[in-house]
Amino acid sequence: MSLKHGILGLLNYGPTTGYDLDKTFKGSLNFFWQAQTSQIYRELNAMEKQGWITSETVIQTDKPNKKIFTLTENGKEELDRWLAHNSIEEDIRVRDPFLVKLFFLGEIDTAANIETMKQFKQCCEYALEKIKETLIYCETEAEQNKKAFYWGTTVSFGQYYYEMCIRWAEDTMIRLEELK
Amino acid sequence: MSLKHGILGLLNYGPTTGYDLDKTFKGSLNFFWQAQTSQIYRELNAMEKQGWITSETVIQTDKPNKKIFTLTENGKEELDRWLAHNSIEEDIRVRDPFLVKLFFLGEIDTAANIETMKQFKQCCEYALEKIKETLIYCETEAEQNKKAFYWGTTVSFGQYYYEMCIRWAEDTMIRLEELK
DNA sequence: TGGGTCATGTAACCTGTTACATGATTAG
DNA sequence: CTAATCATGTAACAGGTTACATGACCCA
Repeated sequence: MSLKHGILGLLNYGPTTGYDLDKTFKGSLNFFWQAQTSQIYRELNAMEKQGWITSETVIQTDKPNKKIFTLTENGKEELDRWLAHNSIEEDIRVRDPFLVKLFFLGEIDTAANIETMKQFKQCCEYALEKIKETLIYCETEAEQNKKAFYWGTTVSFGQYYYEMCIRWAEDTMIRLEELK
Repeated sequence: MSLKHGILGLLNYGPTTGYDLDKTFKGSLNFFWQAQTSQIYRELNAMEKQGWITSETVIQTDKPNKKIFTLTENGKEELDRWLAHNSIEEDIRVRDPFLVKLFFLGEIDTAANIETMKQFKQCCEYALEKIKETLIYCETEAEQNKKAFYWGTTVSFGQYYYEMCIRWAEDTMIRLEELK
């Protein structure tokens, strides 16, 4: 279970609304964990029932009312418990729909598959560009902020990942050409 | 949606039982897509209702009866449709619980985190060993069997992936040491 | 006699996805 | 006048996880 803990982690940086949490999520954790807005609201309700967070409604006249969520002591304990308990064997896994399809692509035309690999490579190149921008931000922040150092390690993983994908795609395309 | 299509792909190699399908799955697709036995049986029922597969019960006296599933024409069409439709933008994504946790590890002790990275690296080294064995199998098969060539590309992805993870873990550990 | 293989699942629950709904304010 | 932003969700469905159940046969 990860989304609840991701939310706990973000709320630990300070109280916010579901709306802002969703935006923060989409700009950070979203690179390696995806969640719909509706799911975030649902999890927030569940977490409040569990006593990990509390909410306070702020009435606004010019804008819709908002609900500010705050981490409770229970919630902070749960976050710490999760962080301290290292469960690498459970957490390490690849779950990649592209590879599922690739596994079966022997059924169709090699030329079409070379085209698919080319597109895959382009997507990775695009993702890499975006990641490099984020890395620059993390590196400047990391000088003052220890948290940002750790954010940076995940972003750096993204960089290594997409660079690896690009190399793999190139090598695989060469081998596909030989197959033709 | 991927599990149904994964099952279609495997059934395309020939009729089998849920039991054998589960074993084949765990020995192949499981590297990049996980599924519980119970989920496979459930999907098989759903797929039969959809008309993608048919089943035939074989009565056995020494062993429990078994149900053999066969791909229908509809099922084969659905498989081909899925393979031909390349949807890289949807299929490309990272979903990694380890990175979610790492993102927040600034909250706890650096020394403990170096230990976590070391364990991560060891897990990757172990995974890499297993993958190299599989690669050898795929490479010898690929000479006769075009399918095996594509199986090999996914396994080779695994090799590149874990080698990258090991390099990243090493580099990250060095930077964590500097942080201490 | 205890554990592994063969072979099937069900039930309950949790998590993820898709589609839809509301409604005011503000910037182009 | 239109689109975006702010801010909340609900409902229904699909997919994933965990726990449990059955029972015979075979091998050590």
